[in-house]
Amino acid sequence: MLRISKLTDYGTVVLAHLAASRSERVSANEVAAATGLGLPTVSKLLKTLARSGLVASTRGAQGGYQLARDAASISAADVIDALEGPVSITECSAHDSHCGLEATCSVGNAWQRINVAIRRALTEITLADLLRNHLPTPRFEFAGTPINVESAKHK
Amino acid sequence: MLRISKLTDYGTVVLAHLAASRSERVSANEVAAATGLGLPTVSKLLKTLARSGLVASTRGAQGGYQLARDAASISAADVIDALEGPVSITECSAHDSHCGLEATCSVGNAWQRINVAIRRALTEITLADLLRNHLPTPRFEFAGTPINVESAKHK
DNA sequence: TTTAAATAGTACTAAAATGGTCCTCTTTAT
DNA sequence: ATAAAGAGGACCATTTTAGTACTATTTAAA
Ligand code: FES
Ligand code: FES
Repeated sequence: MLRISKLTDYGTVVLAHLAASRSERVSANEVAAATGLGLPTVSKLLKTLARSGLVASTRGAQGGYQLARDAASISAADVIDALEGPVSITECSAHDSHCGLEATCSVGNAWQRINVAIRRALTEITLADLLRNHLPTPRFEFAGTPINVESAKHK
Repeated sequence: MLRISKLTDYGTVVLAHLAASRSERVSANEVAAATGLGLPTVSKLLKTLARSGLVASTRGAQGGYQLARDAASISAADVIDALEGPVSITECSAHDSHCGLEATCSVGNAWQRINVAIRRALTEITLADLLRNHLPTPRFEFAGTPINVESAKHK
């Protein structure tokens, strides 16, 4: 349910690596090597992240990337916004689409509240948090429902 | 960010209609007419919802659907689980995939926590909530970010 | 007992989103 | 000058999603 794209997942891995190499400038090549992701993919991700201001880039030889701000002030919401755009939980967005049956429908409002709740959750978790708990593949359950988030098959 | 499928959105509309027709048995045809969605689509949705136990179905002439339990005890999480399966926020799920770089990665854990937070938000909102706030297309902002959830272009 | 109104189940297709790669241009340290 | 980077797109293959169609089964009612 409610899956984020693989690219976003990878993006988080990349950012985590940048956060680990505190303030050192790291090239896309190095990141790719360190994370095991493909260079083209890493490159694409870093470009996008740079465009949205999460990482700072330096061009030219000896160039590379570094986090634009402190890991503690980059939230999961920031990452998702950067990588998947600020689209919201339901498809009908403010401008381009107008549902023919707004009168009939009683649902939009609730999704909106859900969206807000989710957004809050995403805002509260930061990159710095990611760096902590470096535990290996923890597979646990929550309220009876198995939670399956532990490892992405990168590359 | 983090979009649910259009089908799930529609499914919610359908369920909302069932909830509105309290305990009356409603045929897929009627639901389609009332919501403006296509009959095949509504039919498909109702079948799925029936299979996962959210609605009870009666076959044969004069048959139809009705909510299996009280609207207040059907959560958004239930709906999403029914319509998109209990897949979790990142792609790598418990069984079929094993990330080659679990050792390197420090991210899975955090996504897991995010997943839990989101799930809680989804569990707390019920179908009954959807039925309230029958307001017309409210477009508001939250913490600076415009929230664009108000109307789906059905059909 | 026949008929018609419904759902169940599943298969299929078209369209859209996603993931991944590649190519050309610009910048800059050496 | 040269080579090592990043910037910015274009591109295609694969997968997912949305929507439709078809057949079989069930059951109320004529
Ligand atoms: S993305 Fe975390 S183990 Fe692969
Ligand atoms: S889904 Fe169309 S107005 Fe809510």
